Amino acid sequence: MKESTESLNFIEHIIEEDLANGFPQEKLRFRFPPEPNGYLHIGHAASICLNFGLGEKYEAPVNLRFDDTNPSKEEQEYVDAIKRDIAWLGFKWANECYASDYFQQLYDWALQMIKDDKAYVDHQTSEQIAAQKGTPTSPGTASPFRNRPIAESLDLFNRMKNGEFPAGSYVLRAKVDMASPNMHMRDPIMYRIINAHHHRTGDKWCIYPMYDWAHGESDYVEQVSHSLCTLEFRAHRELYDWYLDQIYDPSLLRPKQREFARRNLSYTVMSKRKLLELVQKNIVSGWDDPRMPTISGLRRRGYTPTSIRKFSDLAGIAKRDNVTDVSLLEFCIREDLNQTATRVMAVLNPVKLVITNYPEGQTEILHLENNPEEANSGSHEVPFSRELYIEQEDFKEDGGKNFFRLSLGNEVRLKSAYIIKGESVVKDAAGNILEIHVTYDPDSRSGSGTEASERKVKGTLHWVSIAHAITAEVREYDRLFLDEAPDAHEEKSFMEFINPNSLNVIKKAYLEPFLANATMDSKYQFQRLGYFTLDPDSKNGHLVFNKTVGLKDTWAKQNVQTPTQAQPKPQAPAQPQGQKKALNEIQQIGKKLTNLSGDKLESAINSIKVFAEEVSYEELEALFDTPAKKVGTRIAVMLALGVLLNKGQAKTQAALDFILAGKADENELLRVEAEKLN
RNA sequence: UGACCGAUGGUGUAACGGCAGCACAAGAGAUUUUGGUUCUCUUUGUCUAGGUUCGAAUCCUAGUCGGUCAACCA
Repeated sequence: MKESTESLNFIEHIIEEDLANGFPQEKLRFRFPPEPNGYLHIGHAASICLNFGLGEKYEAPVNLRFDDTNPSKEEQEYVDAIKRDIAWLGFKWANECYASDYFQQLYDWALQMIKDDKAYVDHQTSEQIAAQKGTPTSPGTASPFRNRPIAESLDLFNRMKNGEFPAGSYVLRAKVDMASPNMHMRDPIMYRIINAHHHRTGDKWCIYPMYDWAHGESDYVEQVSHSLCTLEFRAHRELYDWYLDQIYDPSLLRPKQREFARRNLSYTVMSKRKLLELVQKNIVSGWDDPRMPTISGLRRRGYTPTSIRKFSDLAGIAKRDNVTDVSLLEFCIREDLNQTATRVMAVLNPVKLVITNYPEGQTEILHLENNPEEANSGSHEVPFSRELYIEQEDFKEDGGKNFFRLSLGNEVRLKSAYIIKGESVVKDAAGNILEIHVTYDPDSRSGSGTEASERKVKGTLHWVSIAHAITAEVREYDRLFLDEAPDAHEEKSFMEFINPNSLNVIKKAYLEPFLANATMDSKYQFQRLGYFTLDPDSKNGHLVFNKTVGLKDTWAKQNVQTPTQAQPKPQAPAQPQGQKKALNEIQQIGKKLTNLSGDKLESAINSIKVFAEEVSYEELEALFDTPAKKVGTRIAVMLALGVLLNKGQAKTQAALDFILAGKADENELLRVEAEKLN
């Protein structure tokens, strides 16, 4: 049990309220109900962590129930993968259940419903049924078979079950309300005929229940107290309850459905259909490609169960649409791996370094701390010699004052080894650097305790001894999509946003020999580079490492704008939408203004100016007394005022006062914009 | 032009009528044999307009915006 001081999500509030109203805690029961037609992804993890987390919190059983009511889409392979992923996340289900376990019970209940005149067999095409359904704004019309005699429906239903009819010819429909404003209540289909082999029931059945008919009743059979699903099922709730009404025994627990928002992640897609498309079009190598947001992909990438559970915990559960920033996920894995990963050295883009005053042929064994975050993690041996590889990035002939790495005439520390000084470079005819020549301070060996070893130098580099290094293939990954929400564009397919450079393979990286014994489940930090883990593609003698995530890199951030990241996005559509009032847009953009810089700021300012074209002076004047605290809004109003003045609007006293106040404001941008209006 | 659901910093999420908080992200500094970690500090928010109230993010009304709903999918 967690402490009560912790904040609760709305589901937990509901449970607490039920408990407070006398619902016995021992009757609490949850379930995670995947359809075995695809792999689990990070969005499912939210639901898994919610349901199983509730189980842990309230010491209640959680069933794993496969919603296997459609044999034409579902496969055993997916059942196995789903079980593996949930177990890997560290959750234990109370029972492994299948909706198909309840086919007989469901059939018996359906029979009862026909006898109660609550269901009938329809004999029309799906097009006819769809046409009669009406639209959300107009009621439906009854099927000509709606009042078929009970005995006839009973007979037909029996013959449907016996396989006397072809697929699609007959359906069993609930008799609810064709005029209901809720489309799901307009005589929903309960059973359809499907002639496909079911992964568990084989060929025993040729009629299969629909989701709505199977799901609530399965919850009821399992006595699930709180049936949690995603928001798009909100409209199904009425039907969920209606079906329960038909078969409910008041001495038993009655399940209740609640809906929460599905979890979206930035720079990826989360629907099984789209993920499948990536697999089928060979954009990725499979469901477990390390760039995929699937649980299996994340596992292969090097994510840990701890990190994914932490992510679900931090991201939380609520009812509004969301796109969680992928940086939160990255934070979670860094936090975990920082505590646990073994520190090693590897050079991905090598350049040769020669220590000219180090004896030729000499080798020293030095010691590298396994994990500075863990006191008792010990150390491992790393060989040192006269000729080393360092990263190309770590050397510049003339680095400048902010470059803490190796340059000519400057000193740096070789991690866990000696302090060296850049002396000269050897280049080829084209000017490419072939070798960097340095001298070392023999008294400066790490851990030797000498005065020289304690000297402070600006930078520390990782390195490997050329003679001792082993080689490996290293795969670096970037986000799969260039857009923050690739599937949120109505006019464009998510496929148009695929990042062509999401995979970078380094065929030959040099690693310290310690890594020859790397195992599949160990996690490593290649020092100064990031976290890495072995890929299952590794074979004897050919190591393949996946980069899980880089270290935070404040150096890179100051320097380069990495092309795939931080795509400046306009803060508002270029053309005013017309729907929302231009003034509202200006206020909205203004609020965020002080938080922006560079391209984003410029784009926001331009948007404000565009919207300002449609604003009247009277509207704008009302915003002159915006509180000084809301400086962003004031800047936006100032910008808009500028546009109006340009169009010939006279400077009223109110405008003059507003400009004057702006010129005296603490905020620089506001002052600048106010000055411009003089 | 319907019904239902939703709207709190850049992002995610708390605050059940009583000090708008936490995390990520961003920025500044300190420490550092990883430009990592750690530590300190900072910026940024209740969709709009009314109403109820001593007091509203919270309750009410209206509006705006977003989402969902018309598979023999789940």
